[in-house]
Amino acid sequence: MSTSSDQSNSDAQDSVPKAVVSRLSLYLRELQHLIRDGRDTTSSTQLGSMLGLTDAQVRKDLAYFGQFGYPGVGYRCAELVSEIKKILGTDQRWHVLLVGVGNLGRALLGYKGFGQQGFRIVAAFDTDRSKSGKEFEGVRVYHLDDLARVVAEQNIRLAMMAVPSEAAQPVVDRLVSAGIQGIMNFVPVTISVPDGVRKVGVDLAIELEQLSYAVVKSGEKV
Amino acid sequence: MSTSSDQSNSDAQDSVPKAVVSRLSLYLRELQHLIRDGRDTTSSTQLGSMLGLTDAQVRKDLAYFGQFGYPGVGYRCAELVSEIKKILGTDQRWHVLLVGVGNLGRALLGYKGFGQQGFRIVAAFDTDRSKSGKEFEGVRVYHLDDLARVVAEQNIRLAMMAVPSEAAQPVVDRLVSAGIQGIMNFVPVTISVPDGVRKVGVDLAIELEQLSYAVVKSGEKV
DNA sequence: TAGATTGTTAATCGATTAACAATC
DNA sequence: TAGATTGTTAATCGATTAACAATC
Repeated sequence: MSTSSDQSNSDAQDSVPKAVVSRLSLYLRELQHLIRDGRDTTSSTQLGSMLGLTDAQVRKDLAYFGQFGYPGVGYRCAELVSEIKKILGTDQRWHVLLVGVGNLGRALLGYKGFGQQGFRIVAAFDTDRSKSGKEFEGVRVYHLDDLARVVAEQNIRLAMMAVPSEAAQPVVDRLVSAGIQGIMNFVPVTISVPDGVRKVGVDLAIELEQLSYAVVKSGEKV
Repeated sequence: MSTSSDQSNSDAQDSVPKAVVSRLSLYLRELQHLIRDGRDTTSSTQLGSMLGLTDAQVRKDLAYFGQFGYPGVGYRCAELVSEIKKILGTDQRWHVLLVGVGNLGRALLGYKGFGQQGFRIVAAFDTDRSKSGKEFEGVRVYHLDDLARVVAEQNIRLAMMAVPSEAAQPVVDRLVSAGIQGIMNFVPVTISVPDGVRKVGVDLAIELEQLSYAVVKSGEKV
């Protein structure tokens, strides 16, 4: 479900299932916790049990990308962290922009977790001219009309979008033509992007709905 | 024609795949857009193409829960919306609390999308006593020590958590013993909950990592 | 060496797609 | 009736788990 027009072959030789990549991020997170706790090595069994997965699945997932473990020993945490970062592309630093400096947008600007994983929000955009030139959380706000210029100047490849629903698709079109390669969409709307541009959607209400379903269902069972 | 509990196994817990339930939320979202656009009916083909899914998958997904369509006609949008809401449990209103009135927490308090889907944040909690008694976005902030009392008084079943990493598991334990049945976790940490309590995790940095992976990979392919 | 744990192949399980009779 | 579209069964495809030789 990563691209809009999946009927063609935009993800052509995907070969790595999407679920595997998202578990990779979870492994990374747990490994970083293990390192913080002073652990040098771990095993597929340990990693799996931290996340509720089988050991076989952990090994199989990693095997998509190479051989990172040592038979009889396990995985060296620091080494595996750096391998996973290489795979995810977070061994490099990414410049990210934000469109929509509202409620949610400002929270994203202040969110510490991005920087820790290699993402830096370097510019924000809004159509409200009264915000232009201001800074929030140390990030300069530009008018949306300056998008293409700033993207080029600051070498920005990823965008986060937190705008009103009606604005979503028009903003996406502008992001795409400014050369943005990936969009993280917080607007509860299905956006469409051309082949070659990636998107990820985060719909907070949908997550709550999933929770509601799970709670109701587990209630019925009793 | 459609309804409820026929045989012993009808909408029993023949474990509907998680992926199906999350697509259900997407169908709901698209249906609500269609209704806003004045459409009365739709089809599995239309719904599918809006989301990049096959028509067969749409029909199969819905078939887990009943017969909601009309051969030769399609689905009546309003009717299907109400059926899906019933399934997800959002035909009723849910009282939700928030723990952690920081950056992200305050944005969640102000997020309009929850209310539109039947969720109402009725109380917020923090350990910072200087916040106690204040209101943010019209929501009263309590000290965490008042958790159990307020949960009981206001009949709260769901919680959102946006606290520092170290606080996450202790807060979870308090939520559980206060009787909370589902937790939406914004802290980038794996929390553990007892059987009978549900959780959903939203890790913003992980979503960006998925995007980064997709962008890097599609770059390599060319 | 004995014990631990990997990477990988084969077996199992589950989810998606295709096809079509039934229906409006 | 002819055309459209459902619900569902069967066929295909993909992902997870089990098992084990290879390795340290």
